[in-house]
Order: sequence, then C-alpha cells, then structure tokens
Amino acid sequence: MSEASGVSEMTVSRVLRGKGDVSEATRLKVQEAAKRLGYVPNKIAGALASSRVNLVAVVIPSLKNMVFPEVLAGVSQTLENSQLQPVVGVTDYLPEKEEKVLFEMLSWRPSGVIVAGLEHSEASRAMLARADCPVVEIMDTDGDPIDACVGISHRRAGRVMAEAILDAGYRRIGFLGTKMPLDHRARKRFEGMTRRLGKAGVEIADQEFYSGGSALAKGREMTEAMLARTPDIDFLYYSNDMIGAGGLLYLLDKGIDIPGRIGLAGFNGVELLDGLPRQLATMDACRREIGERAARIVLARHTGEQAEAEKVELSPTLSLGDTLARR
Amino acid sequence: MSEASGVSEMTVSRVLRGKGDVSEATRLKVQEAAKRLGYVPNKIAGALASSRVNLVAVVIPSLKNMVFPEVLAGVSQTLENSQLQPVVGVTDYLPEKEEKVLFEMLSWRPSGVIVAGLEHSEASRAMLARADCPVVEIMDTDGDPIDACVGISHRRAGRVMAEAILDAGYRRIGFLGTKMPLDHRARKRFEGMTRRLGKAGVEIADQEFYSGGSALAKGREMTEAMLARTPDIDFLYYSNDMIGAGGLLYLLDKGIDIPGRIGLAGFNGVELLDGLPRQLATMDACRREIGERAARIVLARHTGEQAEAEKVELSPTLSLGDTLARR
DNA sequence: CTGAAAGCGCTAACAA
DNA sequence: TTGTTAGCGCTTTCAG
Repeated sequence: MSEASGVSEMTVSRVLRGKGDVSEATRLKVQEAAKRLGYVPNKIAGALASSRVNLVAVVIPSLKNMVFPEVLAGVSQTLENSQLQPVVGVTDYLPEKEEKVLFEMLSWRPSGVIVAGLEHSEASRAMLARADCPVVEIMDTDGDPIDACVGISHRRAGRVMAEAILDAGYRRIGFLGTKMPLDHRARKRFEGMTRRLGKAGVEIADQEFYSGGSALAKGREMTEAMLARTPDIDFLYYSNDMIGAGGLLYLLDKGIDIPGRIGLAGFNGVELLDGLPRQLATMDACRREIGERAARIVLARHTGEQAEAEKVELSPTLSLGDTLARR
Repeated sequence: MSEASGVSEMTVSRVLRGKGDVSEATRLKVQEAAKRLGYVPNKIAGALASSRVNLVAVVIPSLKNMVFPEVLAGVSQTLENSQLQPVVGVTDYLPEKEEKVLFEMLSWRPSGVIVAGLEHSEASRAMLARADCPVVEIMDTDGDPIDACVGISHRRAGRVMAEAILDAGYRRIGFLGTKMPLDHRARKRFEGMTRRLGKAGVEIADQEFYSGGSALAKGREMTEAMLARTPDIDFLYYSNDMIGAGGLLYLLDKGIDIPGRIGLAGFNGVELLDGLPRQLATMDACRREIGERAARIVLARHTGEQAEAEKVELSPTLSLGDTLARR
C-alpha cells in the first residue's frame, strides 16, 4: 500500500484515518491506490499500536425472545454515528458461559462492556471490576452494580402489578413462568408480586414453570394445566408476554370470560401483542431505552465527557389492556 | 505476568495456550499467577503475532424476526467446541450498510465470513472475493456464490407452494408480503409462485405490501384491506409466518371458514405457530441447519480439512397444517 | 523443557 | 506537509 501509492506508510495511515494534515494531492493518490488494491487496513495492528479498540461488548442471555434484540437495537442506533461498534455475546442464561464469553470479549480489550443482569459469578465480577473500560449492567436495578447500571426494578414491577390485580378485586392468583434459577429478573418480579400479595393477606394460589419449547404453545398448555388443577383461579400472571399470549388464546378458544371470570397479565410489552384479539395487560420493560442509555454512558466515558449518573432506574409503564379490569 | 510467575514470557504464553511442553511445576506456577492477577491475555497482540484471528463474521440483515437468530443459533452451536467464535453484524437489509459492516469485519481479518444472501454491491463482492478466508453465502441458492453457499431455493419454494395451492383447487390467489426490493428472498418466492401460477393460467388476483410495525398487526390489517378490495379472493399467501398468523387470527375473529372459504399459507415454520388456534400451512426454511452447515464449511476449511461441497441446497418441507386443503 | 531474538502491521511522537 | 524511529504484547523460530 505504501509502495503502491508512493508515499510513506505513515502518510497512508494519516489519509486512511483522516487524521493529521495531508495535502490534497497525496490524499488522492493514496485513496486511489487503496481503492485499486481493494485495501482493507488491518485493525488488529492498528488496535495494538494505538491501544484503541472501538468495540463495545454486549453480553446478553439470549436472542430467542425479542427482548434482547430490542436492547441491541437501542445500543446499535446510539452507537451508529460514533466510532464505537457493538459486538454481541450470548450466554444462554448460563453463568459459566457468561464467564467464558466475558473472558473472550475482554481479551479483545473493548472500549466498553454492556452486560445483562447484576448477578454474575465471582470470577466474572472480578474480571469486570478489573477491566479498564466502562461496564454497564443493564435490565435490572435490584442489586449492586460493579460500575454503571441502567434498568428497571423488577421487584417493583412485580409489586405494581400485584397492586393493580388486587385493586381490580382478584384474589385467587396463579403464576406461570420460566424456571426460576435461570432468570433472575423473572424471579424478582415473582418475589415482588408475592411479597405485595402477602401484605394484603393473599397467597399465590398456584404456580407452574416451564423451560424450552414454543412459548405460545407452552402458555396454552400451562394455562390448561393450571385451570384443571385449580379451577377457582381468577387471575393468571405470566412471566412474559409470549406465554401470556398463549394463555389468552387458549382461554378465548374455551370461551372463558376475560377479564370477568379470569384476568390476565404478562410482562414486556412485546410488539407481537398488538395483533392479538385482545390487548394483554402488561408492563413495558423499556428495552430499547435501556440499550440507548447504556450505550450513551459508554460513549460519554469513551469521549471523556462527564460520566452520566451511575445508576439509572427507568420506570416501566403499566398498561391494563383488555385483560385486567375491576370486576 | 512474566515477572509475577518468575518465568519467561514465552513460557507463560505456552502455558496459557496449552501449546508446547511445559513441566507440571512451571505450569502450576504460571496458572497460579494468572489467577491471582486476574490476567486476561491480550488477543490483539496474539492475533497480530500469530496472524490467527479465531473470529467468524456472521453478517445478517436483521435480528427482528427470529429467522436470523435461529441461523445464528445453528452457527454458534456448531462452533461451540471449536476455537472459532461467531461475531454478528446487522445490515438492516441495506446494501450500503452491508458494505460498511463487511469492511469493518474484514478489517479484523476473520477466519471466515458467513453472509446472508447472494445479492451484494459491487464493492462488497470485491471485498469478499479478495478476503483470504472462506466466504459462505447463506439462505438462498438462486444465484452465483462468490465462494461457498448454503441455503434453499426460494423460487422453488414459491413454485412448490403454488402447486399445493393449485392442487387444492384455489384459483383467486392474493399475495401479502414485505416491500420487495429490500428482501430478495421474499421476491424470489413471489416470482416462483407467480411463474408457476402463470403456467396454469392463473394470475395473482391481488397483492399488498408492508414495511415496519408489528408483523402480527400488519397481517390483520393487510388481510382486512385485501378482503375489502377483492372479496372473491380464496387464498392468501403471506411472505412470512408472522403476518400469516395475523391474517389467520383476523379471519378466525370474523368467523370465516378456513380453509373452505379461504386458504392460507405462510413461510418459515416459526416456532410461534405451534401455539395458534389453527396450524398455518407453511414451509420450513431450514434456518438452523443452514447455520450449522455454513459453520461446518468454515470450520472444515479452517482446520485444513477437505472443503465440503461448494453449494449446498437444502430441501424445505411443506406442511399443509389446517389452512390449506382440497376444497 | 526453557529462553532469546525478531517481528506481526500499524500508530505515537518526534524530526525535518 | 511528510518521513523516521520506536514500539504495542504477543507468537514464531531457533538455540540452548
């Protein structure tokens, strides 16, 4: 590349990075040569020399349920016109895999790390604490962040939903969700809800958990199972909208009166719900905004600006839809 | 790290990579020091020195519709126990963005590139052709691959569905899909279908396109619009299952006889469909398998094994569900 | 089994 | 405005 354009490597570097003063003439020579050769600069060497790696590691549990892709979309959009580029890693909700992925990503010396959740293995926390880049833990604010944090309080979300359910007059409440140990946020919502119900002297009447398979189909099955087992149930709280939608479709099939005989609520505000016959009660998890805010924090730190607040707690909005109403 | 363990950098390197013979004693010393310091080796330096970057670039149009995440899952799983690691880039169906993403990823000198589609800008094709790593174009086999290729023939898929529809006796067929220019595969399915219908002397009776928004809701809206405009329509072919599901729910709401009065079919075989009140006719796009095969090709080339076949055409399976039947 | 030297392809910091 | 000189932190290669 240097020979092809007849200037020093250094000048080539300056042109290609648009840094430093270069005469128009040499600039054109270099650009022409680059195009002609199909030259793609080696970022590895560049990164090593400058110790600048414009990558932001985004570590999330899964891509299978639309919530993380949306967070990602927020991150990508925010980073779009910056030097930074997101790189995603998926953990499948497995702490060991999270550890592996973090190690792998940190070994590339990223400019920032955005990682879902506040629960990590000892080793993961240590790695993140040592990483000399901003670390933003996202989704959840119930706990102690290593560095920065953007999310919502899932305990609070559970509590708020519990209040809405109680207010509407439901008393025989069932919970349907993912297997707990894997999903801390679902667990926290569950805890927030049960605690609030407990204060009102109400106990969860029944519960059912699943893992794997089509969420919509699981929602149907679990709903059927719970109704069979606990016929006097009058409210179903689903840990996500997808299984909630399945339950809704099932109950509609059966001709059950919603929200009279049974009320329903999910969690997330997935776009999918817009097309359902009834609007499921749900709570928006602010996914896109979480991604945006997290990316902005990384960006601000990276460009040396004042760091934003270390812990950003967003407020999810409750929407009652057609499935949660005073009886 | 070298000082902390009291051995040469070289020996540290050997221990950490598990390459070369090192005595048990020094191995332990090094590992102990690494753990104590929370040492994370710098892959940038390693990659530069060894000119080995164990990253596989996976370039896809979107993460919003579950089809690419599934491809990705296939890739990840296949690469799981190898040295290689997938890194995803998203193009939003924009050729310019694809170009940018490819340039960016290639500048990291990946060990392989897996990219969706066979249609690329001139510049993108040139970059890929020059890249000295395996390049696997996926999803689609209707065209000329740069290097290797794994996918299905979408034209064929459209033709096969057309045959099933004709066989069942439908004649007033409407098409509902995404805006064409963006999605080459949807366009090819459309072409495959119209061509086959044309041979039978049948013309598409109506068509409707959308972009953006909740696919389920769009499916409802588009279906309603088409029925209003072309009341004698007797079959609706949707370019993806999500809008198909929306249409299905709409028609069910309206109490329309399916598949008697109107037949329906989608495309993709998304898991979601399992939970719907009726099974939508669809065609499996072999998404996971595509990811697996593509990853295997990269892996084989990387480990110097015999390259697999250059063009792998998978066979999607047609499932008629409850919405496409002889009338 | 272990170490020393050279250099991967760039960029920071100077010099001209 | 341009070029020169040193590395960046590892791994390759070759000697011990």
